[in-house]
Amino acid sequence: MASNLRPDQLANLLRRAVRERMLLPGQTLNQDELASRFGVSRIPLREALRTLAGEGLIVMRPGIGAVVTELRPDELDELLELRMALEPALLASVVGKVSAQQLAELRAHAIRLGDLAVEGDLDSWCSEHYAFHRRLLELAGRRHSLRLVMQVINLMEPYARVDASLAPDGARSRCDHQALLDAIEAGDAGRTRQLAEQMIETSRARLAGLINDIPSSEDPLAAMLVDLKR
Amino acid sequence: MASNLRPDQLANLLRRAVRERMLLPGQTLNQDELASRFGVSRIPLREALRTLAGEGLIVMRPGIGAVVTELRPDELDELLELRMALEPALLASVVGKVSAQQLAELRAHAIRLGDLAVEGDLDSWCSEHYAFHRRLLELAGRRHSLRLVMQVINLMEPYARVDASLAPDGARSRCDHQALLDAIEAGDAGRTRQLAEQMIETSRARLAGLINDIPSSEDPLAAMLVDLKR
DNA sequence: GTACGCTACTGTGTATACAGACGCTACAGG
DNA sequence: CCTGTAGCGTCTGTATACACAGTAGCGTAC
Repeated sequence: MASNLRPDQLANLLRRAVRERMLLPGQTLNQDELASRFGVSRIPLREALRTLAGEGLIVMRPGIGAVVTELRPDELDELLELRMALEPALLASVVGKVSAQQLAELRAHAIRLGDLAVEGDLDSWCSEHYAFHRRLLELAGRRHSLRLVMQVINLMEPYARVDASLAPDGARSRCDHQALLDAIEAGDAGRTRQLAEQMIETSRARLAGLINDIPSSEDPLAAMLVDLKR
Repeated sequence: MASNLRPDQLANLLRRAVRERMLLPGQTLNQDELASRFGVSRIPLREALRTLAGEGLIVMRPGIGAVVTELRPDELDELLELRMALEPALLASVVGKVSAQQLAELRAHAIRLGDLAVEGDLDSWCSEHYAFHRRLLELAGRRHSLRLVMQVINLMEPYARVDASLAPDGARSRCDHQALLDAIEAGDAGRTRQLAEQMIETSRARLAGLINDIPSSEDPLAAMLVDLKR
C-alpha cells in the first residue's frame, strides 16, 4: 500500500486509531508494522508519532518507543475539569458567528446522530458525535482554544467510548444537541454556556461510576494483581 | 559538536530558543543549520520540530519547512483568556500540596527575581520569571493542565519578552510573587486564585496597549502597509 | 524446582544518500 | 520598463542501511 501519506495525514489516522480504540491506552506501538500498514517508511511515521507526543496522546519512551497514553481515574477527572474550563466558553463564543447554512448542516448532523442512536450503531454514533462537537467548536474561529480542547477530548475519547458502550441507549438521544443548537440559533450565549456545562457535568457523573471498569491494553499492575489473587 | 542530543532534549532547546527570541515568530527554520549546530543529523531534529508542531509552537508547511508560529493581536488576547481559564485554578490547587522546603526554594527564587529586576538584567529576569512560574505550576501535580498551560505560556513568551522590555522597571518588582507565595503558605486558595487572576489581568492590560508595536520577523501584511504609507 | 545469567533476536534510534519541490535569478518577449 | 518564463541551486522529504539497546528465551548452577 504505497499511499504516499504525509506525516500530517498519518497523524490524523493515528489520532483516529487511538480514539476508536484500535490502538489501546498503554499499548506499545510497533513502528515497522504501522509504517508498512500505511505504506510508508518509518521516518514519516515517527514524525507523526512525535506530533501526537507533543499533543500528549502518546509518550515516546527512549529505547522502547511510542506508548499510547494511559489515564488514571483522577486524570480523567482532571481532563473533565479542563473541558469544563474551556469548552463552555468556546461554545458560547460561537453564538453570533454561525451562518444559517452552517446551522442547517449542524441540525442535519444532529438528526443523523439521533438516528444512529436509535439504530444502536455505537461506533458510528461515537465517530459522528465526535465530528459534530469538533465542527461546532471550529466555528468559534479560535485556533488555540480549539487545539487545546481537541487535545483534551482526544485524550478522553478512548475512555468515553467505553462509557458510551456501557451507558443506556437513552443517553445517546438527540435532544441535547438540538437544544444546544436552539440556544445558539437564538443568540443566547448564556444558555449555550449553561447547556455545555450541563453536558460535561453529565459525562463526569457517568464516568465517575464507571472509571474502574475501563479495560486497558496491558495495565501491568492490574495484571499482576490478578495473578496474585489466584 | 557531536552532543548526541535526543529529540526530547532538542525539543527543549528549541522551545527555549523560541521563548528567548533567538528564533523569531514567522521565521522559517533551516534544518541543516540547526542540525549541525546541535551536532545531530536532520532526523532527530525533525522529530523535535514535529513535537513543537504538536504543541502549536511551530507550523510545518509541506515543502517549506518549519515556521515559528506568529500571533495576531487577537490571538494574543485569546491566549490570555485561556490562561485566565486555566492558570488561576491550577495555582489554587497548589495550595496545601507544597512542602515547607519547596516553599523556601520558591521564596529564594522570588528574591532572586527581585534582585534581577533591580539589576535590570532583562533576559535573565525573563528566564527566571518563566522558570518560577513553571515550578509553581508543576507543584499542582496535574500533568495535563500543566501541559496545556505551558503550551499557552510558551506561545506567548516571545511576545511577553518584548512587553517586558518595554514595561517600566517597577513592573518587574518582587512583590507580586511574594504575595502569591504568602497566600499559598497561608492555605488560602481563594486569595491565590484571585492574585493569579489579577496578574494575568495586568498582563492583558499592558499587552493591549503594546500589541501593535511588537516586531515580528517578517509580518508580510505590516511590511506591505508600511510600504503603502510612503 | 527455582533463580540467575547469558545469548540471540527483535525493534528502536540515527546517520547517510537520494528524489523532488520551492524560490531565485537571469533572460527573452511584449 | 515591466512581465512571463526557463533554468539552476538550495532545502525539504523520505527511503535505505546500520548501530545499539531492550527483551525474551534458554541453559546452567544452586
